[in-house]
Amino acid sequence: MVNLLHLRTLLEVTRLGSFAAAAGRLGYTASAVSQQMAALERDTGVELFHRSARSVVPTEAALTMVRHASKVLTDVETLLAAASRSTDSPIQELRLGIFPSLATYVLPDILRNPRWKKLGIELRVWVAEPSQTIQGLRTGGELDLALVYQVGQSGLAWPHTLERHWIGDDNFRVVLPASWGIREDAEMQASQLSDMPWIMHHPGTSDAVVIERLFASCNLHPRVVAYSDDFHASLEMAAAGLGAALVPELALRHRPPGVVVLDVPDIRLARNVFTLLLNEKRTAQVQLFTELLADTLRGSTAAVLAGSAAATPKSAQKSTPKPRS
Amino acid sequence: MVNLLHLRTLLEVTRLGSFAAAAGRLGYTASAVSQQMAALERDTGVELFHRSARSVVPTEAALTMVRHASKVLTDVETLLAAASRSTDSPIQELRLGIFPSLATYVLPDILRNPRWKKLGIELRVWVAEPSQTIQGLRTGGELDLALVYQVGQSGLAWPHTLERHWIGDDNFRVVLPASWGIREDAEMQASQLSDMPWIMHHPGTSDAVVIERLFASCNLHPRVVAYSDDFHASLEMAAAGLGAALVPELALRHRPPGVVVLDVPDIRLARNVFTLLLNEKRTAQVQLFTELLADTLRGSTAAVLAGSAAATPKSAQKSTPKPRS
DNA sequence: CACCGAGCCTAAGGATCACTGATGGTCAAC
DNA sequence: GTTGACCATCAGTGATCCTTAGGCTCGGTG
Repeated sequence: MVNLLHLRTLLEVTRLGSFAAAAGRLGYTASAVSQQMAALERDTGVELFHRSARSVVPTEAALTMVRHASKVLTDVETLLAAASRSTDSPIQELRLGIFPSLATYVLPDILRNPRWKKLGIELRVWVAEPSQTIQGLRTGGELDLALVYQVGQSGLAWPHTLERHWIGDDNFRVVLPASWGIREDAEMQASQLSDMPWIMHHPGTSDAVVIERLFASCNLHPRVVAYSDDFHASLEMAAAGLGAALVPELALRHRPPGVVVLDVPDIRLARNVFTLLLNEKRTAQVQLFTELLADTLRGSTAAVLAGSAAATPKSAQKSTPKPRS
Repeated sequence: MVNLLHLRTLLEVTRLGSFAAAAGRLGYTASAVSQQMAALERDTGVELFHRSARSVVPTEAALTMVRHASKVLTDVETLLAAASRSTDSPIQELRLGIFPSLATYVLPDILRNPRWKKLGIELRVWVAEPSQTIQGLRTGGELDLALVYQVGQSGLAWPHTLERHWIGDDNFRVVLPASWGIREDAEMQASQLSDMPWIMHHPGTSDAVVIERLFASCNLHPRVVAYSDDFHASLEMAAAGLGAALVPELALRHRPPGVVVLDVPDIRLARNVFTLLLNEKRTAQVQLFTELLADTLRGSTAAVLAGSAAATPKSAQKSTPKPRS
């Protein structure tokens, strides 16, 4: 019998066009995705991909399978929703750890969504940085679910008893003071930003490490005028003309006057947003909540993109695979 | 993520009203079904059954889940069908072993079905008794798929590398010469049949053993006037007034004049019909063929039932669990 | 009432599955 | 030519899933 996980993977692979990218999204290794797709081909007796050394191309059969698969998967979603609704489920308490940008710009939208009210979840929210919320998840901790982000492969580690679900990306954008007179649709090279003053993360934090490495790789050695881990503060300082800053799109939902947002092809970086969940808390309700979250986040970033010169990174950001053992 | 096998099991459990019966149908042990349902409850966070020591009762939530699940499963079927159709699949050769009654009364219906032609399977048929066709399946043998039956838990054994799929039941009926003057709708007890002459299987065959045991359990010690393993012969002899016979419904598709078919509550027995399949041959096409087979068989026996005083055995026939190691 | 059988649950053990991590191959870009 | 992406494959290991065995509860029977 076909495996639903394989179908989900198939969808992601055809969407992103690559095993590796899909693996990143789904929290697998590329090897796992390769094996899953091989298994799916074996189970269905259908050749799904034309493989070459550097890429895979979905066959016609794969595309029709994708159409059906997405239907099957949404049917399963509604199955879960219907079942959890028809049970006289006592309200489930969910203790959620969440990082500031999401709590500010996405969580309110969720709470206003009619789908949210149907879930019957009683929420307890704890806003903090990922490194802290992960602590809260450790066995016997005060949290059930944490929404965290990770920049590149850096830093974060969590017990392997936690389940990881990809929620979305949050791309960094370059923010300049409007007073510098650079147009929003200007084509900038990283090198042109070298002389300018920058507002950076506090050195030593894992995000700072990744960003410094990215800058170094484009030969950009910024002159630092401020250290700030708070994007609102960074934005306001940028608006005041202090310097350039690298700010994720989510934080740009609140965009003060006096800043210019640029897309610099050399500086492409994203925060990978995902959930970490205690295994025993993986109920249908929580699963539906995660879906809702992903949908809402997609909507949020789409709104931001629509508001500026839309920049869609062409290669998927790779995330750390689920650690085992 | 939910498991499709669990959903299929759920359907079977609610249909039959019991873990044990579903297990028989699906080729599992009751324990496996119990664990699957527990897993499904864990995965969905929904209580599916009210359990008592001797029975399970599906909850409201289980019933709504059943509705959705059957939709999901048929969607998966159509997914398989669509995918295997859209591939430029070269005609697959399938070497099928099949026992006489099925080959006579069901296979022709299949070949006439439009669904069959879409499958693109090139069939090679070998008609023989189960014990022989199973031999043909052994590695390197001349068969890919065998349609076999089994009466009770008796006799048959097959390599554990073969996959077993339940297809349907074929109930035995009591056939009497019309010349005995017994009405078709008469209520008979087994004891009333004790004095009559019987046409029986050859002693020593596994079917004969099961039938003798059944007869013994109703204190029926028949006077044997003929030994025959060929139901057509038995039927014709019964029609000629020689004696009573126990004949499966399938063979009654060809019902000679001069016989009366009875439902005797004490004598309830069925041939369990299922497929045995080489693992590496389990393609989507073969899976769809198996579905078609089950549907056609259901149609066949339904037709027979409609033609006589419908006798639906109320408890599911139990079949041997899949032998491992 | 004691016994038995049907049907459920759980624990333990073993086969299989599925993922990671390492290795190797191919191809495109520089 | 070298490097970097990307996919396939393999070995190893932890998780999963099914069978077996045993235990429990309930209804039917001598």
